[in-house]
Amino acid sequence: MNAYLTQSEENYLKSIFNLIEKTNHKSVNTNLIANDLDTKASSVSEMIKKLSEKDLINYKKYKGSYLTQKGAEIAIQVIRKHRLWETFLFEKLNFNWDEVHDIAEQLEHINSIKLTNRLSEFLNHPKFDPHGDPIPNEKGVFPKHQSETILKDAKEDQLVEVVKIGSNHKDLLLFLTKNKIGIGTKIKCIEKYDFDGSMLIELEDKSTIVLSKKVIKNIHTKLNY
Amino acid sequence: MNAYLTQSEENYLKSIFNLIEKTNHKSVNTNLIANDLDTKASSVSEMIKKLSEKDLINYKKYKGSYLTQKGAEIAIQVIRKHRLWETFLFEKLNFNWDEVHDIAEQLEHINSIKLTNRLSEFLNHPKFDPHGDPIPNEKGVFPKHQSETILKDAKEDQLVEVVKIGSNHKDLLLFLTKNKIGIGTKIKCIEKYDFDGSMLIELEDKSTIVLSKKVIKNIHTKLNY
DNA sequence: CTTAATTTTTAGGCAACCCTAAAAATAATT
DNA sequence: AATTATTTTTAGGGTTGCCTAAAAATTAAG
Repeated sequence: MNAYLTQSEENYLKSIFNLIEKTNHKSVNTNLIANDLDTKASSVSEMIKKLSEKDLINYKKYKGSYLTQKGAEIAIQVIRKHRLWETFLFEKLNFNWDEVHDIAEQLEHINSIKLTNRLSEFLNHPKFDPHGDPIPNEKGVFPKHQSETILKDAKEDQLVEVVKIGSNHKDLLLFLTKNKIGIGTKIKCIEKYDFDGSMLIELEDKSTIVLSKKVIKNIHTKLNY
Repeated sequence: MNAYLTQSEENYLKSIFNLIEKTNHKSVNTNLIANDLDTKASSVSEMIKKLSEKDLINYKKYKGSYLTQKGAEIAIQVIRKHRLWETFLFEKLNFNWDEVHDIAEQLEHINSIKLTNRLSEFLNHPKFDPHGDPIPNEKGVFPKHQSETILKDAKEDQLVEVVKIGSNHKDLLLFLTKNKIGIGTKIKCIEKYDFDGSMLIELEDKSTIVLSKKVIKNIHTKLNY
């Protein structure tokens, strides 16, 4: 009944879903999507029209777009696949967590519900991917977020555990990897420098390092009580 | 240096490789490829021209085509990926061997040499896929075939072990599965019926069944000494 | 060896996606 | 409110990969 979408169409739905979640607006404008998908506004306009004819997004000319129920369901399943594959690559094939994204971008378009479910089972139905992002289940339901703060908000002497990195920038991920900071890493906030917003932290091996404001804003943590 | 090929281009290379192997000719003609890829001769003509401009196949008008060194290397890597994924699906995700082909048709186009090698490692560098087909290594070298005959040539009272099924027809694979015949199954030839070429066989559980000529021609076996 | 049948190629079109450039709508400024 | 700036859409093209129908080459048959 529901013909498969092209990879391009899936990418548009995923992008809109993510942008809406990230911006907390109820619709996204054309330029944002174009920027996110590294394409031109005119191409987005075209695709938007097509997807709205397929009833996957709601859109009024010049007014931005948001997903319909149907569109959201598809986007969520693509995200599910993406995060399951990332988990597979990380846990079973020993990829670093900064390498998994690009490969998962390809794998997320493989069409087979059975495969997706078997993969999830094989991984023991993981709830969060290597970046700490929640993995929706077969019905599209996301797991409850762990109560979470960003490192920047930690107080001096507080001990936290990294649960997620709020950015996919290669350079940041590489920087963190080099400094042995990843999901599960326990970090102690030693001192905060107000003049530039940076922070001195200590790791489990007692090594210390200063992280810039930009970095500590992207390190999501949970309290370690 | 070497831009990635489209899925379509990869499929053409793979098809030509397989057809040449299967027919034992040194070139394939256009119609055969069209039939194999379920497309039209005109489309094949077009693609053939493009691939020969890229130096991936050799072809003279009206004279059929065969792969260049470069083309064969690519085809072999696609086949490698296909068979590794089939093995993964079968061994790790518990798919039946008649279900793995279609999903592997998608997975074989994922581009990441590192992924392919990690997958091979994860599977302990398997030499044969669930259908018994050989899996080439990273350098494109196929493992030595096990010395192999077809069940049809078995003599009465002879015990053989299935190493491969020579066809991908869903119906045949389903039939075999239902009758508990797969790679590794041990089969004893009880009696051969010359009038229609069929054969009475016995399985390890002592159950017997008559297999038609068509079936026993597609069951590849090795002697079980 | 010449006509008929088959195979292969070319010609002309179509759909998906992308692009640049120009036009139209909306938003921001003076 | 009127003009400028920005955003979004349309118009017109390009590429890939497929198709049908017709033409050309090859092969088979009388």
